[in-house]
Amino acid sequence: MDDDLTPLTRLEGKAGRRLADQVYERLLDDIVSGALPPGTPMAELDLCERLGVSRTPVREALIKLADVDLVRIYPQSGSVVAPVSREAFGEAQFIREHLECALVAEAVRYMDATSLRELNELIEKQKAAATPAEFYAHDEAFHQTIARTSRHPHVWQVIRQTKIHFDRVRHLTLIEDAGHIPLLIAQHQEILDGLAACNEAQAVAAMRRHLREVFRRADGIFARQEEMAQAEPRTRARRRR
Amino acid sequence: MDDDLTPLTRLEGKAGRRLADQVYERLLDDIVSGALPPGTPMAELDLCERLGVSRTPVREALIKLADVDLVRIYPQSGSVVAPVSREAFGEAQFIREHLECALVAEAVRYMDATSLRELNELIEKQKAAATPAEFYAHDEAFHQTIARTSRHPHVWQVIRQTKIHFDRVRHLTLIEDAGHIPLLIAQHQEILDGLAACNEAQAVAAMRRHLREVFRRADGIFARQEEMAQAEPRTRARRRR
DNA sequence: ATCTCAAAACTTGGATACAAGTTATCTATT
DNA sequence: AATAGATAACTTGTATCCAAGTTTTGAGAT
Repeated sequence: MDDDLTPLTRLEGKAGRRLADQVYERLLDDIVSGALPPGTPMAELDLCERLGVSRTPVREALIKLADVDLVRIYPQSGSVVAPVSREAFGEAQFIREHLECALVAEAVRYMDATSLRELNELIEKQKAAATPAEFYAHDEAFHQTIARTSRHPHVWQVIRQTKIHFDRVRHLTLIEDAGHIPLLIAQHQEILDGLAACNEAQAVAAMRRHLREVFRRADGIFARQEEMAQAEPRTRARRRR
Repeated sequence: MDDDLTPLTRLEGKAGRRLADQVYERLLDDIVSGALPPGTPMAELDLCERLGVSRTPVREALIKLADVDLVRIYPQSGSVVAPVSREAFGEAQFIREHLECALVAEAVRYMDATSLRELNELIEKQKAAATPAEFYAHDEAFHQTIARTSRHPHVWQVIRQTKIHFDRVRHLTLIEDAGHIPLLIAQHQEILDGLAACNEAQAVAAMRRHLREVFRRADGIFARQEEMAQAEPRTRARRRR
């Protein structure tokens, strides 16, 4: 049993954009979602024939993935999906908590009817979400909307990028225990209440509580994962230097 | 007068690393330092013959530069050095202030004799610096050392990346008015004093004062630059879409 | 002289060929 | 059988080639 699963199918519905970007997003999703688990070999030629494109776009995608430490490239040797590191996980939380709490504080100053309605709608959509994946999309949109309201759109880009390592663990919490989703929605509501009341301290406190709740759950999952990983020898795939 | 200056010389002293990385760092430095001003055409083939390498490494470098918004790539049309944007400048300040103040607060908990000595030495080197460029190097090292001390090395990577847009403006302040360097060194000393005394509030306050001082000066330069830019028509170089 | 339109001279995106280094494999030797 | 070494089968890095789109340019008509 030497062959890995092949969750990759050829990308055909090209949205007109660059192939490299499509490959990047595809691989990004598959790594974050866990479809391509840590250690999975990522040979360029292999990905080429699976995705039906040449090396150039695949290579660009891999380099970008290596830039955000989702893939490890060992020159002339091989590339693999990077391990889920507890350090990266913790640093992502650190960055997110500090930046996003600061964003909420700023957002209070710029709240208007449009943002209020938008955020309310997103919470409604979260309540109506049928699947964890659907909830997750509206969750992300909620936080991004707050960032946009605070007039610091680029800060969200930074959060989004570091959040990747957080999400690698988090997606497990959403599928393992979807029961806590209502709690998260309630916390979103608290944040929005603070914003609507133009109460900076309340909004920031609610956001911090929320982010730490998400972190606490993910961290629990992570610890369990680490134990399991320790049990398995985990040989397979090429190695360093 | 159609030709631009050509501050690029062939890279020869290859440090064994990938050509793409060498090209990236070279172009990054030249853009941040202002040697390649905003609007400068960055045609791949042109850069190829100037640097003495093929399109592949040049292309990879340009893509990475575009990822951090230092270069704008217009497919099938052309690439140029991105303009210095006040938005990016302000967002960089936002991110840096919030993250670095948080880092200092954390650093207080992990201060030890080694870090203390290291930071003291860097301040001495700053005092002894003969040129603004030399001071800048030790300045950066000082801040990075604090980040390392706080056990969040990756956070510094994030700051470093966003700081790029800040430094595009800042290098002008260092060459225009090197006289304020002693003030910056004094502020570094204040931060260090706070860390040495394990006084979190003092260290954070000193850091915030310091960062805002740097921002204030750079912002002044920026405003003046904007006026000058308004005076010049600034035609030249290919355009969008 | 000005405008229209076609064609040539760019540009970057993608595919392929080649180079250089690493790892696995297989053979010969002990 | 076990080991050492050569060799073949990978891998990524770099160079070049082709494709596709954009911009310029210039010729011809008005």
